[in-house]
Amino acid sequence: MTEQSILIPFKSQRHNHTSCVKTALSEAESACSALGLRLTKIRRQVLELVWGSHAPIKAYELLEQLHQQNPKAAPPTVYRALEFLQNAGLVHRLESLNAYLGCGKPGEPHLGQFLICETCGAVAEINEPKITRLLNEQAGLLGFKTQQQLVELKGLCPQCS
Amino acid sequence: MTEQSILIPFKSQRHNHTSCVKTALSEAESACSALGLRLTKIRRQVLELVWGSHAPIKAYELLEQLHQQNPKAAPPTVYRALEFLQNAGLVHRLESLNAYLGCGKPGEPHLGQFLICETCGAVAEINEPKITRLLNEQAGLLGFKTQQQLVELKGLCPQCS
DNA sequence: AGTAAATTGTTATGTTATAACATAACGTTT
DNA sequence: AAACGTTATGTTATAACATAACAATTTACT
Repeated sequence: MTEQSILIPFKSQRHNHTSCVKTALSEAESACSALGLRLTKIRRQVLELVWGSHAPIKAYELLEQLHQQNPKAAPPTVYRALEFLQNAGLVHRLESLNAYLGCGKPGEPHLGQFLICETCGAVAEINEPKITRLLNEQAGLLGFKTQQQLVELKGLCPQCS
Repeated sequence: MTEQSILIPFKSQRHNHTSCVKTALSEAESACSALGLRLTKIRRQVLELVWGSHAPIKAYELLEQLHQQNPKAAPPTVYRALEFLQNAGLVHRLESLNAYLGCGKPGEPHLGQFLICETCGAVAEINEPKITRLLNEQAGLLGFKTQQQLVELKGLCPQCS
């Protein structure tokens, strides 16, 4: 696996999370201004909360946290922000968890491939061309034209295994 | 792709659906008695309804249909039956659709790989060792021990493309 | 400032899924 | 058959996840 196919590695317990959130936010700013998208206050707050969580976070958890800064927030507030962030390629939704995760490669909307630790909840994101290619190939053998790939593996991360 | 890796092909519009439901039910009977599991009336009814639908079917749609035969049915009735059927390897849940699908290879609980047509809703199930192997391999490079694989591709089936 | 478009607020509701406890059916032992 | 333990189902309520619909506000632009 090439280095760059790893978009988010399993993080060590004591990585500097504050700085990794900051980086993500500043990359998001850049990506949005490059694409002419508006990273409004609410969207920024939601993105910050998503990144603030080590593990994938659920919409209603986000809502609860968002209430601290924004008492008026309601479910649509969060879901709209998440929709924007997903379209902007800043956040992924994990279908098998109904939960959201900061994207490891913002600015280039893409589908990730995810490794989800069932013990600690940590998630790694990869984007491995070999996988993408094989899936398209195998689907093609059945005459299927792939438009979207969903790959989520559950198991044990290095620290938990 | 070998023939046997295709567990459910895309079905032609005029395949004999009645007989394919019958086959599925009788295979389910065998599988359950082989495994010492009880395919009760409700479970059988739910399985029949799942197979009766060409496309993946949702829990509350099942509930509505089940009401015709069983007016007492409530959400837990359906979810319990579905849980049993999934554990027995008779039904798959498609995470990206919140919907259920008869399994193409009952009796051997396994994870499928699914191709979902976004136009007509048809689904093919495959179980391609190459895919399984590559995913495990790539995950292994990150020190991840895969326990469960979720692969769902969305796109266009041969008839719709 | 005036206007259109985008964003957010607000209320209500739709959809998916499970908890918790009661009852019924089944199977085994005596 | 009676008593018992186990499994399955009935029943009620609610948790958890998500969106529709419309009003109010903010923003961008002329």
